[in-house]
Amino acid sequence: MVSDPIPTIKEIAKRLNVSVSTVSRALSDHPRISEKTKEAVKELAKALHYEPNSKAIFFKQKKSYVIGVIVPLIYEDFFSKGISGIESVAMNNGYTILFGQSYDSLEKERVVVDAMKSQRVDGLIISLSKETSRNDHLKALDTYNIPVVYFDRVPSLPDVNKVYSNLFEGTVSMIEWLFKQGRKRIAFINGPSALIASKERLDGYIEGVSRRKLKVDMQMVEQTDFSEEGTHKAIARLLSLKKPPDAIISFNDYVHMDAVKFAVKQQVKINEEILFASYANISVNKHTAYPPVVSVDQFPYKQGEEAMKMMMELLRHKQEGTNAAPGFYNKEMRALLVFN
Amino acid sequence: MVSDPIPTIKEIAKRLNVSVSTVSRALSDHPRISEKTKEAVKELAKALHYEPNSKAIFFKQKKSYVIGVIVPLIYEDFFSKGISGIESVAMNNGYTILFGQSYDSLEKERVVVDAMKSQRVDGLIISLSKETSRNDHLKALDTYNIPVVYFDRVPSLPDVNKVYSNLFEGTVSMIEWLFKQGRKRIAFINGPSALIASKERLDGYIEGVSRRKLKVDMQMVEQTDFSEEGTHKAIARLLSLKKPPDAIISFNDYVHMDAVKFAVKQQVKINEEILFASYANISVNKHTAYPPVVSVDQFPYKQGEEAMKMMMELLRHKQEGTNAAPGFYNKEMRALLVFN
DNA sequence: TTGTAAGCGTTATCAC
DNA sequence: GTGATAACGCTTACAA
Repeated sequence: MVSDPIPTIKEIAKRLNVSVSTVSRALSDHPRISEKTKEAVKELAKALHYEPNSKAIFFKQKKSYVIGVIVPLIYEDFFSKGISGIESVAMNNGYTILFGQSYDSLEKERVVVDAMKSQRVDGLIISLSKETSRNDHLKALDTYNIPVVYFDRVPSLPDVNKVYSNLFEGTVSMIEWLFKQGRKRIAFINGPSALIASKERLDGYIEGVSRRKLKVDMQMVEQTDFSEEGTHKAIARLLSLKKPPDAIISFNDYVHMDAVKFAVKQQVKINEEILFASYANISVNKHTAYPPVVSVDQFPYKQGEEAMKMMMELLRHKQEGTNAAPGFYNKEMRALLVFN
Repeated sequence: MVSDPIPTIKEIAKRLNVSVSTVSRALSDHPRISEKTKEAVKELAKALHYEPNSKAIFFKQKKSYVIGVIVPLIYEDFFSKGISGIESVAMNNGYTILFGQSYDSLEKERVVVDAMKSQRVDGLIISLSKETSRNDHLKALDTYNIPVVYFDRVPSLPDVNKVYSNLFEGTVSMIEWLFKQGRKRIAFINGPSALIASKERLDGYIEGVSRRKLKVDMQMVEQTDFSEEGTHKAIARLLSLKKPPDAIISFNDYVHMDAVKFAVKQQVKINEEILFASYANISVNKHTAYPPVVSVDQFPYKQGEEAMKMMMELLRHKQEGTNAAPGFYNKEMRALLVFN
């Protein structure tokens, strides 16, 4: 395995009998270097598989060309699509992604954030863990001049850079649609109340129902911790109401799958007696036994792209010293209804 | 945003009126530093949110504590689970993951590999793009002393480090099981023949069928390019055979979903007339309209963990100079049947 | 017990 | 056109 020395600018200089500065300039196409020298240098560099050492460059330029990305769980469809979008834009701009998972734990999130600090990422894109309500560990990144872009699971603070989708509006229009189908008793299986995502959905739900001048009945609102049992309990109670719902909105497509599974066992005629709606629009919906009639798509890939674009923008400002107003970067994406 | 200077060992030294080496030693609990000094240093370090600059450490230790990971497409269930396993072991060992996608293109793969070189990762774990048949761009990593562990999509070369699952055996035992159910005309919708994964499955198919002393009928073997149309064409031909199959094995669960979708339209009684089997055992199978009766699980999370463990082992050897024999690291995982 | 200084790979600033 | 040299943050002999 150990063979030739690792090719450096020094090595090239030695072999070509020129100085390191000449090599450095030749490689970056400095105007005052002769074509002949440039050619010779570039040729040898190629032959030796020379690749500049970004660690060394960091010292000079204070840039690592690495962006940290932290999500709760990579193998959730939403986040893996999001990261894919992030990575794609990053690569096109010469950046690489340093990646970590919080496993939805604040403690792990802290550890990963520290690792990112230690690696001196140029910026951090993060989707908060469900346990994270404070952001002092992220504030600490200011010390290192590392800008943060929040993604999807954003903190409810002013003056932070964030990309997220408007679940409030999405929910309102979903309810509008359900009403148009003649549904009047719309139930809702929400997620843990600690999640902002839950609050947004609930607000949208209340707004949507209110707009139709119907009384908001909190009997129709349940909660799940995302476990199959949690969801079963929730829908069980809804189905046992004196006046059971004629439509059920689930927190997302996964919750929806658990919910219909239970409903089917209870002989409910899915999407007839009760219309099922949900969020995410995951691609397997097409193949699922009982897909939701409508699902609110948040376009995670697109959101990821936007987050990275925002980061690029922030870094440009940093470079040029033209500090954009904090909180200026606040991109609200439209969530759209997708029908099955 | 710009506030105090970024805390360095130098800064701490200046404020405490000691030398940088004292600070360095204090932080790493050097035995010959007085408790008092250690305490003072650590306290100030904490107050300043000091985090060592891993880029600087790289120069001395020649270690970046970063492992590169390249997969074709992160949002495929298999790969996102794999990366999750990789990341988890990495974090437990103080390593971070630098991540890139090849989008199944050799050209993009090259770009990402160069980025990894430039970032001087300590090692690279890669699942090859489907276009990659040569590995000269990865051989070039030898120059940088960067060990490579291949993951799942491994090259058919001796003397490389790899983790993969034995799809041959998995296929044989799947066919054994189908025979035990009384099925005699087992068809197979394979993937593109360029993929090693396709060859392994086919070899297993032929072996499995042969063991039962049945003639191998290549009429029963079809191919798909993974598009819905490709799969539909494949199953259409199989169903139109004079003697149609009584069991169909699909390349993976996604192909399976497209296949049954078509079969249902043709009034086929799924998993009665024809038993459907497949590979991957993705978690939505539980919620799908017509899950495969059996799916060969490759346990990507576990495989990811193993790949990272192998990498840690390699790095240890490198450190200690005890070069393990090339090709010594060749971990074949068992793929297991999972029934629905 | 602590300080001094060299060195890692690269770029930028002078010099010639 | 090209070369010498300092600087970036950190570790580690070697001194004291």
